[in-house]
This record gives sequence, C-alpha cells and structure tokens, in this order.
Amino acid sequence: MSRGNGGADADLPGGRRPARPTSRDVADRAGVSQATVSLVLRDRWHGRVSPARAEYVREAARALGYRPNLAARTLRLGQRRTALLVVPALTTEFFARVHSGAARMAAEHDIGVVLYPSPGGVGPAPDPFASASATVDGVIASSMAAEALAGLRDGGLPLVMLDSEPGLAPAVATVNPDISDGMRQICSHLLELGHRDFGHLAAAVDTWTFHARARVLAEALARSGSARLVTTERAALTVRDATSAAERALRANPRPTALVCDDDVLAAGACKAARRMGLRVPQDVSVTGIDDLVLAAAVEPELTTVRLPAEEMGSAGLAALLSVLGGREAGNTLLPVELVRRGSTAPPPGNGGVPPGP
Amino acid sequence: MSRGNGGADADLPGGRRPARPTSRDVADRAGVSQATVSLVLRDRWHGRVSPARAEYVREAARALGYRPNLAARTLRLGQRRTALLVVPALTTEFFARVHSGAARMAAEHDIGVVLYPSPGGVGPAPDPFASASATVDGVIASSMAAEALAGLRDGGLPLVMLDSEPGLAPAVATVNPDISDGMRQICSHLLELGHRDFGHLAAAVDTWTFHARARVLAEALARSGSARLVTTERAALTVRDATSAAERALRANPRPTALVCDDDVLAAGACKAARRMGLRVPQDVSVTGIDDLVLAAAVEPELTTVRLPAEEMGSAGLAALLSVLGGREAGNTLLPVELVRRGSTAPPPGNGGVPPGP
DNA sequence: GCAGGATAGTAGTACGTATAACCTCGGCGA
DNA sequence: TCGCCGAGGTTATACGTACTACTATCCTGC
Repeated sequence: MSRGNGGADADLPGGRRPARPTSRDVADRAGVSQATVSLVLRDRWHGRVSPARAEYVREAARALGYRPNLAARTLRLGQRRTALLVVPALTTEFFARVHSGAARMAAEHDIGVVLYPSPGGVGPAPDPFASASATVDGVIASSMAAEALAGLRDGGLPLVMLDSEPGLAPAVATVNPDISDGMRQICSHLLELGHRDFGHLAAAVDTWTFHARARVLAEALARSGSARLVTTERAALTVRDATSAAERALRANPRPTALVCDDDVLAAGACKAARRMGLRVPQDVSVTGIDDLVLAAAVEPELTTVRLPAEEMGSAGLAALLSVLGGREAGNTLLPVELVRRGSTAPPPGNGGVPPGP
Repeated sequence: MSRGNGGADADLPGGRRPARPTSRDVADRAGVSQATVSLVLRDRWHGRVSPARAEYVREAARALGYRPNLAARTLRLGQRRTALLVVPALTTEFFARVHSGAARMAAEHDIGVVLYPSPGGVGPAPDPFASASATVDGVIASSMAAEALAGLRDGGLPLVMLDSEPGLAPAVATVNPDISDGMRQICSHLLELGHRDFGHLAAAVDTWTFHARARVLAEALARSGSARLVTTERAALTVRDATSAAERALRANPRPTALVCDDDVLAAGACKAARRMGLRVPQDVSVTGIDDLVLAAAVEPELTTVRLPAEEMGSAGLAALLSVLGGREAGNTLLPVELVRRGSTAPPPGNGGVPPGP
C-alpha cells in the first residue's frame, strides 16, 4: 500500500532522498502553471481559477501524494510559526498534560510546537537555542525549567511564562492557575472540618508558585483567627523525599491534624509516612494535595486535592503567545481551579478521642 | 492580525515583524559577502577565509544575535530532518518518557521531533499528516495510537513501530521492550514465592504487546507444571475500571493468590479492590504491575513491577528511523527489562513463607 | 620575469512556495 | 467600432541559506 517506490532507487546510504513531489510536479501533471497549483491548494482560487480545473489540480495532487513543503512555505511567508515549549521534565504527568493542551491549540492554528526538555540527563547540555531557536518565533517556558531560563533573555523572542509572577517584566505574558483560590479552598475545607493545627509540606523548589502557596496558606490561616501553622517542612518532588519530610512534620509538637501538601506526589509520600508512624489517614491526620494526577486516585485513601487545569495552561499559553505575536499587549491569564474532595480529609480526632502524643 | 493602537508603541522600527537578522545583515555588518558568512558559520572556511576575517564575521553574528533560519537551510539542502512521533496520549507518563528519550537522541543528531497526539479530545480530528507530514521524513508510531495508524500507510514514509509485532511488514522497523522476558521474570518470582493460583488483569487494548503478555503468561504457567491460570479479566487503563475488574477477578473460585496485571495503573486498581474486599496485599494476595511509573512507588504497598525502558524505546526508535533513512534494512530491536521487587508480592497465605518442597 | 600553485574572497544560483503584477480573451454597453 | 471589465489564467520574483563556480591576489622557485 505504500507509495510505489521503484524499490532500488531509495537504498543508497546517505545519498538520494525519496524526492517528494513538488508543486511543480503537480502542475506538470495537471497541465497548469505552478502558481495555479498553489492558488488551488491554498484555497485562494475563487474567481481566479475555473472550478473544473481546480478539481483537476486537486486530483493530480492526490494522485502524486503531494504534500506542500512547509519549510518553503514558511520561508516565503517569513512567518516561522513555531512555538518552543520549555518544561522542566516532560516525564512528569503534569507537564505532559500542559504540552497536550498546547499541542491541541497549536494544531487548530496550524502552527508547530517544539519541546525543549531541560537537560535533566547527562550530556553536554547544548545551547538550548542553538538548534531550536533557529525556527522558533516564540517561547512558552515554565519557571520550573530554571537551568534553561538564563538563555531566554538573549533570545529576544516573545516569551510566555508559566507559573511565574505576573507583571515582573512588561513584555512577558504570564499564565497561571489561580493557586491562591485553590489554597483558600483547601483551607476553607479543612477549617470547616474543624482543623486547627496545620502542617505544610512544601516543595523544595525555588519558584514563585510555591512561594505563593506558602504565603496564601499563611494568610488564610491567619485570617481564620482560630487556626495556626504548626510546622513547615520542605521536600523534593519525589515520593521518597516527601515521606521522610512528612515524618518530620508529623513529629512536630503539637502534631498537625491537617497536612497541606504542595503537590500530589508530596501528599502520597505524606500518607505513606503517616501510615508508617501508625497514624490513620484521614481519621488521625488529613492530607491534601495539589494537581489531581492519576496518582491521586490510585493511592489509598484517594487524595483530596485541587485540580489544576494543566491542559488549559498549555492552550492558554499558546493563545497568549499568539496574542503577543499579533502585536498585542502581554497579558496575565489566571485560570480557575477546582477542589476535588475525596477520602484523605476528615474531621480531626475529637476531644474525647486519642490525644496527640509527644 | 490586530495592528491596534496607532502611535502608542513607537518602538517597533519600520515594519511590524520582529525581523530577525539574516546572514546578509551579518555580511553587511562585517563588510563581507553573504557567501563568506555562510562559509564561516558552517565551519567550511578553512583555507578559504582568513582566520582574522572569520573571527570578525563570528563577532558580527554574535553582536546581531544572528541565528540561521533552519527553514531556509533545510529547503536548500533538501533534507527534512524531522521525525514524527505518534503516541496515543502524551498525558500518560509512559509515553512522556518515550518522547523524552526520542528528543534527547534527536538533539544529538540535530534533527527535530514533532508530536502527533492522537485525537483523544474533541474536534474534527484533522488529517494527521495534512500539516505535520509536510516537513516530516519519518514516523515513529506506537501501535496504541490506533486511530492514527490508518493514515500512516498512505504517507509512504519510513516507519518505526513501537509495541508492535516484529517482522509483520518487511519495510517497517520495530522497537519493543522484552516483554516476554519480563513476564517470565514475574512468573518465576511468584512461582518461587509458592503461588499456584494466578489471575490475570489484562488491559482492554487490542494490541500485540498485550496479546503477547497474555500468551507468555499462559506459557510460563503451563511450563511450570504446578501453576494454573484461574481467571482473566480485562479493564481499561484507568484506576476506576481496574478496580471493578479486579474485584471480579478476586471473586473467582478458587480465588487467585497472585494477580498479574498488565500495567501499574491496573495493579493500583487491583490493590484498591483487594483492600475493599477485606484482603491484605501482599499477605492475602500478591499483585504485580508493569512499567514502573511514579505511581508504583507511591501506592501502599509499593508495587513489585517490571520496569520498561521507556526512554530507551524513544531513543532506540529514533535510532532505528535514522538507520532506515540511511538506507539500511529495517531491523527489530528488543530492549532489556528489569524486575523491581517491592512490597506487593509475598508468599501465598497458608504457605508460611516456605518455598514449596517436593 | 613568469608559470603555477596556494590563498582569499565573491557572484550567481538552486531549493519549493506564495503572491503581486501582468497578460489574454470574450462579452457588452455606448 | 471601441474601450472597458472581469474571468481565467501565467510570468516573475522574493524568501534565507549553502555551495559551486569563478576571479583576483600573493607567493615561490626556477
């Protein structure tokens, strides 16, 4: 079923390329000029080419399996419609979803998305933009891709930042989930359940979002009047590190009855730590996450968490980039989040129950 | 396209396009011809341009922030060095890792990777290759991206299949993890622990890999002589579906003491089902997964699983594609896997941890 | 002093596409 | 009869790069 290649013509190593048909080949076959082919195939022929001929050209293109050479097209138009997405590690479910959203939006606008996975692995970590930026006309970057950010300034490219403070640089658009609202919803939920002693399992990532989470948590608790933040521990975003950090947090005195985690992975580690210490979740300690990864519904108990709109961050990021490329002001987008109540939160152990031990 | 505010932003000089410098701009600045710039920057100048001038050109390029236009370059060279990666859903951690591996390998060979996330979402599901294939010269596709595979035949492009049966089509290269070895290792592990009654929680995906998993499991159990497959249930790759399917499997008579799952997500669901039925993992029932996702170490107990080399599948896929593009025979790559023993497997109840004697 | 080579650089062109500018040819009202 | 118009094309050109000729200059040995 594959295109009838002559068989022997394509096996020269490093030599001849498959020689895809060009618009001129189509023109020859249809007996028209190359310009006509372009007009027809770009749907710009109305009132300039007769319908019969247009159909004939399309037929010829189909027969030859013609696909326009995008490189040539973009060269002519001068529009290198490609966005570079810089994320810390695509191996993470969250950023995979961000990319998915960006890619879908990009497909609708017929532009490409190239990924620059920041150099987590080995290797010489080549200049991120030496190769990629050659065809890129805009960058969407997560603030968590710290290593790559230095090079962004020099690029002189339109920039959209994800998870970054709005308004820092006038020319930089930002896209953020409404993490303040999310934190507030978590706090309200836990306060309504009757919790007073809170712990914070924070991500050991030096990023605005995570700073904001800590700040909003503190503010919300302060505003409640009754609640207080008993302990704060920081952990890398791995289950293993989260577990030991959570153990430290749960050894605080008084022991927090609610552990607010910056992330679902941290929350999973926290549950693990609690169990290891003989505490039940949620009866003895409530745990909350953020993100709503697949993992959140897989662990036992299922995590109460805040669902961040990862896909929407990607699509909104791309939309913001298009907006900037279109000459408009760089805006700041805030996306709504949603509290998902599941099994890892409950009222704190009652006064008549087991008192917190030393 | 909104040009918008009339004289407000006067900082855009001349036309309104960003106007990235071209090699001719560099030439003007350096006082040489465009050809010289190209020679110098492509490192083809030895013995043709004086070292002093070459350095001067490089200096000018640096000062202007010049980046060669890759579109123009590939147009001239006629080499569209771009691979298309077709995966079922990038939102999945596994395929995110596959992409990561492919991207790293691609970067080393200075070629691009474009993702085609098969249309899981809404929308008209446009021709996958209408836009992408324009610049693509090879395709790496997972057999799990079923919807997109139909279009691949017509493309006439070199094709590398992931998770697909080797040798089906002569021109198609394949890359697979050694799933047979993985299944055998799981079986050996469980047989050594003393299990006899096995259950299989299979993925409801009509793909060669998953068929192979079932076949190899059956063969391994048959060869053991003592063990048998008590039940097989199929589930979609979600925790929710896996849970109900696992409940059915655990209600089989006799109840399996070991539940072999096609996937970590399924295994997480199985653990959940067991607990819901009052069974302890691993004391009452052992559960195994495949993949070794982050999730595998997050659930309680941590999953015994087979780690599939996702990144290597990506890089090997790209290597295979390069090989085919280079004119060599389409080969079949088999990548080693590794059994990861964790907490979800133990001797079956009533065996006391003593391996079965004669 | 001059052939001949090494050195240093430039002019010109091709790649495949999109589109502005131009051309041709009937029909038609004056 | 002419001038004009619009439909239905075509010709020519630009996009930015890579590289093949080609020219021009400077040595160097005989």
